[in-house]
Amino acid sequence: MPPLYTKIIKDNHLSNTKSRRTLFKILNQQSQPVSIRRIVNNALPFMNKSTAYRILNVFDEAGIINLTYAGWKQTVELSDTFKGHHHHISCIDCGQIIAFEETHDLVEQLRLVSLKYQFKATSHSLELRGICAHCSQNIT
Amino acid sequence: MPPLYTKIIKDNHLSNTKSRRTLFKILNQQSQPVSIRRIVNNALPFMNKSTAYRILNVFDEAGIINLTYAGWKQTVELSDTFKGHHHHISCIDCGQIIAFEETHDLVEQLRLVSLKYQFKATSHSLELRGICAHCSQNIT
DNA sequence: ATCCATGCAAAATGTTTGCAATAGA
DNA sequence: TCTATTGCAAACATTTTGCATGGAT
Repeated sequence: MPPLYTKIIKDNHLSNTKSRRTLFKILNQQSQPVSIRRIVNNALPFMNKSTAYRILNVFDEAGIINLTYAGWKQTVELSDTFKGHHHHISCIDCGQIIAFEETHDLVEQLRLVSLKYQFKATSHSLELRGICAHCSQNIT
Repeated sequence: MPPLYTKIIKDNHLSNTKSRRTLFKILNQQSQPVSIRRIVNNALPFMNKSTAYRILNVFDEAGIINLTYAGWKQTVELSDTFKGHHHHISCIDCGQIIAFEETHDLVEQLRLVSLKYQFKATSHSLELRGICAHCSQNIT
């Protein structure tokens, strides 16, 4: 288990249980954000359905996971703490989701927006949708 | 009914039914993105539950609505065609959602990201979360 | 008249809850 | 030991589907 995981569990006064470690591993295996359904299904052989949902809630409150979005679908992935701060580009053709890090200039633009509305921003998310390089070459 | 609505219905070879007009009006009354549940509940006195869901799907395919997101919650609103292109700032304290238009500079930064990944972007969404001006003044 | 859209009821899917049993600190 | 967590079953909520009826073009 990553030291960071153990630390967060401890800091939040949570039990370091087998089910939670298992669910964390499942989340950690994903190369892209995936649906809650998929996570729950993957967890099903190892724990009860309700346990999986409960752990997802606990992980959310502890900031271990983030909800992200790919078009219509709500997806989940490990939080910035584990994955680093990033955003997603999703291909509407092949469904692939690519992560990208924001540039300094982009952050600056977002800061200006917050400033304009006298808004203390604590987080933000950004998603680009379109056709990826691979799919635009293979016109079907 | 807005001429634009009638045109989209016609262009997509859809029937201009009472239920669809009613659901459009309900969507049009909302000052913020709202949950699907709320839309369905508002529609319930006027049509069947399954009709409401079916219309939401049809409206999505026809580009009449957009799904948006406010934190954990999936929400729906009329598309850019009706509301104009914009993004959302949501207050994690009072729950208010403020719409803002993107600046030229912000668009330019997004264009650079797409360019970097050789990605043909067709749409994008952006959400800022934090504390709104009003809530940061009224510290509870 | 023809076909699309709707209502209804039922199924399928997704999520939460109460309580007893169990495992972690 | 003591409390937090889990399993189980059942409730609850959300969404989809098949088919007969009704409405729109």
